[in-house]
Amino acid sequence: MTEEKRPLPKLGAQVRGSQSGQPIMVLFDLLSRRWAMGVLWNLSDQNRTFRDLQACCGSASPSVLNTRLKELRVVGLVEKATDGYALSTTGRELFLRLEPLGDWALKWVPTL
Amino acid sequence: MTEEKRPLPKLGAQVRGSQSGQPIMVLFDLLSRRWAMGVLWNLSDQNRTFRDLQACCGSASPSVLNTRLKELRVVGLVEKATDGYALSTTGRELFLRLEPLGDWALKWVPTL
DNA sequence: TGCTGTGCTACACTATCCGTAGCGATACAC
DNA sequence: GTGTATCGCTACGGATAGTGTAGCACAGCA
Repeated sequence: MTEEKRPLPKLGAQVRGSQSGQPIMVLFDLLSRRWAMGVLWNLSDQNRTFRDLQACCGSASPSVLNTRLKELRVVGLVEKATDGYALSTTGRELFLRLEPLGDWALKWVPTL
Repeated sequence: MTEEKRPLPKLGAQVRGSQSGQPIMVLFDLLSRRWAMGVLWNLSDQNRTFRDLQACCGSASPSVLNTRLKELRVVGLVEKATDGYALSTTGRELFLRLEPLGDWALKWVPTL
């Protein structure tokens, strides 16, 4: 059982130091948590089970992955489907804004 | 001194768990560090001094901010200007892909 | 009655981050 | 000079988030 000791994202209010309350900072705070963007990315093309996601996300530890999934479900970006986890409509909208980063990364990474 | 013991994104190699080496995961790893996206965001409209950035980023602690700035400079997204820090050309390109998140966040946050 | 795969929890360890204090350098005033 | 102020930045102790491994409860399926 062990209830949450970590305050699930209270968006709209203060979020881990983003006192400004600026929407973009709220979003950045959520997305900058470990594996958050990776989960969204890996769910974009297909639904995935918990263990499948773990494998996709460089063997992310189950505790963090589960925490992240809870958070993403709370804010309505991810939801449970019969065949695992899936992006919600809102999550899919967000992914569309995230997608361009993929193409950019392809060109950028080799320059490092 | 506390030199950088943190393995800066090594492309094609391993990046804080992003063993896949997929460019997008390398980018996600970099951006998901605390204040990384916030710094890029706040430098987009104007150059800013160290303390100015601190104020913009919800009073981020100087240690983390400095670490982040070092990392962002190493990967060529941020550079020093006479009047503080600035986005590089590459950083500006990345920001263009980040910008759509701002508009989306404006619509999304109120729904929470 | 096993055997296997699943979602998920437990827990000790470690990396990362925060908060505060403060140093050395530069700049202007006195 | 001496004081004051701001700057970029470092030090360091404590807090928090994430890692890695083990394992439980449950659902098929044989």
